[in-house]
Amino acid sequence: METPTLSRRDRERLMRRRAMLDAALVVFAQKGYEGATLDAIAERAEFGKGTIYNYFPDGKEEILFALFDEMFGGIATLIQTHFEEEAHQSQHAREAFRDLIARLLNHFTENRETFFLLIKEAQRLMLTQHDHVATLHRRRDRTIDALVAPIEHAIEKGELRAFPPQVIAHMLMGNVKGYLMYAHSECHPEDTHEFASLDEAAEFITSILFDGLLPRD
Amino acid sequence: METPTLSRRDRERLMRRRAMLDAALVVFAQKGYEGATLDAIAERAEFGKGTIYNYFPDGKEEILFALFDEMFGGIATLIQTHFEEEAHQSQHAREAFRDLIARLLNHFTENRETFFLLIKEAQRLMLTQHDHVATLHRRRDRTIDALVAPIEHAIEKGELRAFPPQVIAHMLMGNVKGYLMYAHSECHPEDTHEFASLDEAAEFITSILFDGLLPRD
DNA sequence: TCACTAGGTGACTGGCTGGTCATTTGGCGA
DNA sequence: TCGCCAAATGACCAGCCAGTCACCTAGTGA
Repeated sequence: METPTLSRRDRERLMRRRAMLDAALVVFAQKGYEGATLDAIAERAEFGKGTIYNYFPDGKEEILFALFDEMFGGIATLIQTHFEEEAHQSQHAREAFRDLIARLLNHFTENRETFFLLIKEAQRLMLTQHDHVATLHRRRDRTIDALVAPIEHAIEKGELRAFPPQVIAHMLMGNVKGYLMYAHSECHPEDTHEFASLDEAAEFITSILFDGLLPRD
Repeated sequence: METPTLSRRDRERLMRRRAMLDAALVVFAQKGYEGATLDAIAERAEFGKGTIYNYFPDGKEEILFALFDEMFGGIATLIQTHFEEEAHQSQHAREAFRDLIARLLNHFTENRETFFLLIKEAQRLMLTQHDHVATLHRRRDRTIDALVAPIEHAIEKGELRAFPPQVIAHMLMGNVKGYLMYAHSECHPEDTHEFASLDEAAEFITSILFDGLLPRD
């Protein structure tokens, strides 16, 4: 994973690109894609606007898709590494997925901007006719695909009911996103129920998803 | 529910307002709020742009919030009337909610634009700091509130596990939205599993939500 | 020290769009 | 038929912003 043979030039180039992407993520997450201005991104990254075009010749949209790439890549990696860990290979599916859900909640809590980008922009774009929607779907499907194998495995072991794995994967991710959406409605905290910790929240989501809402006798 | 004492003038006024809202809904759903132009809305509604300001003095945003009003109102009404019907009062919770889910799927399928507006814009706005976010939350909570009473009732009858009703309500709506999002990913139909009918899809969602993913012995 | 160049910069531009308002239209009462 | 007024209209304006490019800077090698 190291990048040993990289000239100072190239390293600096990468650093600058990084800085631009970091700045853009924050601005996009705050203002949304349309509401974000390149001037704001440039200012936050401490570059002139023109410089950004040296790194992202196609401008605003290229930056957005670079961020999507990183975002979905990050999620897919998180899922893959989770299931590669031996601990979770011997676990019962319910526990393995509960731990995964906890990790995902953690990931999105620590990377709040990533979560906002996912909800506000990726979601919106995927329901829009747009040249790059197909690309976007492919990126997202990497995260779904990372889930399918473990789900299939669990079904074979008889630890999961035999629904289409794709669909289960979507439901799982959907419920994590849904829970976080709910947790962010803290604008009017009177009504909202809050969990003490992310682990507790993960156990709750898992319980709904795996045990179901019906009382088990 | 009739409007008997309304002058022709007033009736025409309402008709025009309606036409504008209908046009705006389609344009917003297609292009998104930022991408939609008043010119496009005006053209679709077959009015001059200036005329729109006679009906919505505060312009674009007022139109958007009027649409949100109708949207959440419609969903809340659907839920309320569903549980007011005698048939569902005697049913077991699982069946009553399955039928509700089927109705919701139907509603969003028949009003595809409403669904897009909900996903693309309401979702986005609710995660944004904005003067009217509180208003928006209140509107959405009408739909949640309509669910809370039946859920509490079901819990009392021992037909549902005793989770916080608010949270269950959110999960339920979230799963309906999530399923529809998934069903709309039909861009690349190779992978996606499709249900033969909305009723079947409703039964599937219900089964996940109520019975859980674990095999029941 | 100087010439060269890679690349950073931000003033500028062209296109777009929300909102305005002077003008037109048409319905209605006299 | 005429005059009046409420309401419709769309040309116009002002502000905004993505993207450009002529200029500048600082690092380098001779």
